[in-house]
Amino acid sequence: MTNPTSQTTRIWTSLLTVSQDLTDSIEAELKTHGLPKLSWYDALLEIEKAGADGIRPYELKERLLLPQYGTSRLLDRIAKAGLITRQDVENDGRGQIIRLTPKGRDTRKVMWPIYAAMLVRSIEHRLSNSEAVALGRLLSKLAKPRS
Amino acid sequence: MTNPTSQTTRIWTSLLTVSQDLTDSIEAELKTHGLPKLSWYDALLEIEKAGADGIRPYELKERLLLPQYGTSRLLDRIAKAGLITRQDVENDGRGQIIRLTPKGRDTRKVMWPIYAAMLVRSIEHRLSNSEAVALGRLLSKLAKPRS
DNA sequence: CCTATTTAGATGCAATTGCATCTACTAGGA
DNA sequence: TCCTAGTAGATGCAATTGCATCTAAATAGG
Repeated sequence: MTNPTSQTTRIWTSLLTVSQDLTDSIEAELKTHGLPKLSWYDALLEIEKAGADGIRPYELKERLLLPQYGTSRLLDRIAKAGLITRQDVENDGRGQIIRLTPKGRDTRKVMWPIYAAMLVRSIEHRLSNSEAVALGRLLSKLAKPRS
Repeated sequence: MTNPTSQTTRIWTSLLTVSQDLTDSIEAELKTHGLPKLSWYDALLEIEKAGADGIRPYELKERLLLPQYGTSRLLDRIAKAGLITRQDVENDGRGQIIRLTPKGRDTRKVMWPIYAAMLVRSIEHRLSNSEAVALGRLLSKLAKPRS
């Protein structure tokens, strides 16, 4: 059995703790401002990017790395909050199209500065420019080869 | 409002997707072998490290970055599976001491090679030695200053 | 056409998580 | 001692997640 090197283990534990710490503090910050969670933000952003054409739930699920039922229920909740609309597709009777409402656009816009400030504070301020470039490059080497 | 640089954003998204992908694939691998989840592994490892002295739940919670109630319930489940024992503390009537059972030790031991293989495959094989050192160093710069 | 497969999405039910609160015990004064 | 805070841990209840399955519609093969 091949054991990982100590560097590998160190990378793995840092990866986990860093991403969990950041996620937790961003979520906490959003919550103190009475705003929705990160998962909502991600969904709202993808839907906004899709523009007036909207986006199909199955596409969203791929971009957000969520399971199908998770996507379905996330959309339920976001729709209940009035941030998106669901419209039946005409040429495919199974599907629907998700679009952002003005309120959804607003919500994302309000969330962004808070989110952004945390990223700047937790990442940008801790790395020099060349370190940031290097880290970006190294992390992308660990990303799954696109399926 | 200060927007993050594109490097910052890139780091953040990679950080999230990489750690989620790795976590998901390790969990999946453990599950196909009929083994418990990563969170159990982490707990078992910390408890094992504590040795015969055992460990108090409040210490465990700090090391695992779990909320208090999460720790309490995780320990419930692990105990129900017979992997740990809970013993009342004598000099502090509120507390308890957690220790690993032989079965708990075995379980961790069986989980490790599977876990390890995934780490080697997903991290070690994708980085040169010097890249690994660099990545470890950069990630640790992002870690929360110890409270 | 007609049947078998596949795809998009929803949903019942169990397990887990989050939140708030509760109990029991300890510690620190007055 | 008595009262007040603080700490360790558990727990009721609501929200979320995971799993398996289900429905409806599209597509493929004969």
